[in-house]
Amino acid sequence: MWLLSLGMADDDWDLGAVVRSCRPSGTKAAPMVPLEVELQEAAAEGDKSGSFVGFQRLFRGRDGLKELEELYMPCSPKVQQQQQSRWSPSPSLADTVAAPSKEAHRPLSQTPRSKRRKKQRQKVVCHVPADGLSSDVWAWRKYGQKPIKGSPYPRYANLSLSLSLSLSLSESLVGSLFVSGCRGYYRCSSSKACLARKQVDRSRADPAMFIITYTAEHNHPVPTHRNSLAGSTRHKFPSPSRGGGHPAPGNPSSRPPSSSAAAGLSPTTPLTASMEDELFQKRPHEKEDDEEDEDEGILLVKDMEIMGEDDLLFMGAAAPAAAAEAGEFDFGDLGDQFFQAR
DNA sequence: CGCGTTTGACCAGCGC
DNA sequence: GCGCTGGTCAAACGCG
Repeated sequence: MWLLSLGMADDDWDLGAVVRSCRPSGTKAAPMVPLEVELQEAAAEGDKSGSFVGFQRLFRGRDGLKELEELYMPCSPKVQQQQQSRWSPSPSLADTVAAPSKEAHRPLSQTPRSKRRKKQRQKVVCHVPADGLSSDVWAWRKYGQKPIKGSPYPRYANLSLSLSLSLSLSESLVGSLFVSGCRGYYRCSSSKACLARKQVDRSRADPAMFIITYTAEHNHPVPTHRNSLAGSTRHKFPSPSRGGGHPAPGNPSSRPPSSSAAAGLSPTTPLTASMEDELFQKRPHEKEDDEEDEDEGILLVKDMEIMGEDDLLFMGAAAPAAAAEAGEFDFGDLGDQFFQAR
């Protein structure tokens, strides 16, 4: 499920922090699916190369792999390596992580705006299903959205008034940004000084999957509770004026913030009907490869389809964690939502 | 009032 | 050098 994009491990790029951001706190048991060997090998390779500091750090300790496994456990039953063509045509992770960078030591935060070279940006890319988006304990604030060229869903939000009755779970877990084909830009709202960024795209290969790209790191601890729901537009009907956000018109399953509090995208972002339609209607004509993930220096830890009991386990372990931490999560409610969404 | 989303505009990076 | 594209800003507005 997770795709780790590892930029050159310079400065204090804290992959662990990013990983933690994907991992619900307080998570105990989750479906155990061993990480694939590639990851271990990759870590070893990175270790050898000496350029894989981020991973080294991540693996540091008694049992690095196990630790990583635990980190990913809640939402990452499967790890998969992915070729990154921009840096190197080789599918080898070693090649990928060892890819040279001219400006590898320039701190991400040093230059304002986007003056830093795009190719040198450090990223961590995660593949998550809609449900998996919930497994992020950080508080994100959306600061932009753009249609991405070549996207199979090239349009902005197109609100539909006819919303399925059974959208509750995913609706609360997926951000409004994902109005088909748009990339949403999020920054950490916990701290103004926090440079953490997050981009959310929908996977071309699988519309039900989302590609979350983390950039930079959090420079603060995980928030104990999410921000308020002020500004939330989730329960609103469409408004002719802008700024009204995406309503969940007539959606009986639009739940109180409890579930959304654990949402990865934003605690307050609903899923629009149009998005929902596309989200759960896989398009057969779409190519099956995951090559849209091409980016520099990426280790892919791809998500697996979550099915059956694992779903519930996952949800119980991942999504509610943050909310539970905030003392506002209702597991019973989650269960209802979960089954409604099915 | 604080925090959220939306969205047009702006700007820098990149490819040709 | 130019145009395209992606990333960010900031104003407008909504919600609690």
